[in-house]
Amino acid sequence: MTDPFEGLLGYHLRRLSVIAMTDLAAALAPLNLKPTEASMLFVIDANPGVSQSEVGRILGVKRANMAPMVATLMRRGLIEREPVDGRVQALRLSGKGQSMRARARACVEAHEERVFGSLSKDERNQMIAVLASLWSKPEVEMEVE
Amino acid sequence: MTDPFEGLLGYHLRRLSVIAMTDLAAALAPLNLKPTEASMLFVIDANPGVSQSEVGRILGVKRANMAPMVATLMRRGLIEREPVDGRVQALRLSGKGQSMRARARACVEAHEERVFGSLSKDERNQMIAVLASLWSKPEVEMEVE
DNA sequence: TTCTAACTGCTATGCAATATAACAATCGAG
DNA sequence: CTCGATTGTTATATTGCATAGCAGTTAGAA
Repeated sequence: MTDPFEGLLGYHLRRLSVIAMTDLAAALAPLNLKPTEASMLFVIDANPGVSQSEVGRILGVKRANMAPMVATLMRRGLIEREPVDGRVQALRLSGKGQSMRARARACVEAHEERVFGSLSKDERNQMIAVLASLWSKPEVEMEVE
Repeated sequence: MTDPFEGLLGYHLRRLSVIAMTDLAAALAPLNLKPTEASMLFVIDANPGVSQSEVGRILGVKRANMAPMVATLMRRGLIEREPVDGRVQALRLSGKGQSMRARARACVEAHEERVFGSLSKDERNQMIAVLASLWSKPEVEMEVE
């Protein structure tokens, strides 16, 4: 039986992505964080004071879907908001959020090791370079709303 | 602003996968096929006589979700079923299904060119080898039900 | 300065992919 | 022959993501 997906890069990309996402979700479950929520902590940590719209733009999450997620992280005391002007509110990690971010980061790194551990550091970096160049190029642009 | 996803292979994998899936869905839309339906045509074409459970196992689609998809392809006259025994039914492409499969394949190849066109054939094959080795290894196995 | 277009945060809602649970009919290994 | 496993199926829940619209706010062009 011939493999009809032999030469199709997109197929293998998707299969691995699904497996990786499943593993990541399981890795973060003990922290009661979904992958997107963890990503939000990472982005806010790296860019203190960002607006939630901006976070959404970075992560490819629509404004409408950001609202309830931010509300959840607020409710859990992981992030704090400070009004910048009448619309924008600056997001920052709370102390609790900082330690949660660190724990999440550890989970993510363990996950990466689990899924991509058979690749050398060089291979991984090379892969990252290729993937990043493909998804961040403007030709295949995606609109976040 | 530092990129918190710099070294995370999984992140870039997912971002590209989402873009690729969006492009693929758009590419197949004119044929009124979803990506999974097109994949089913490919698998059935490559393995005439497979059962739908087997197709599901190959594609990572649960039995319960295969039923309505098979029904759709049957209704459209793209595939045919022949009872093998009291449970199993052998799936084959109809003539119409064959030509649809060919057209879908063309769409997929155009899509691949669009998304991965900036990579050389060698780079693509190398990527495929790496991705396939990662997702098909038993350590990170996934259960289809 | 005023007006308008654009932006922020938000709610409500819909859809499609996927997951769970259960069932009847059937098969096959022991 | 029997019992565990398998097939196809229905019904249903969950989840991620999309659309549409709104009120309040801002900023830039006229």
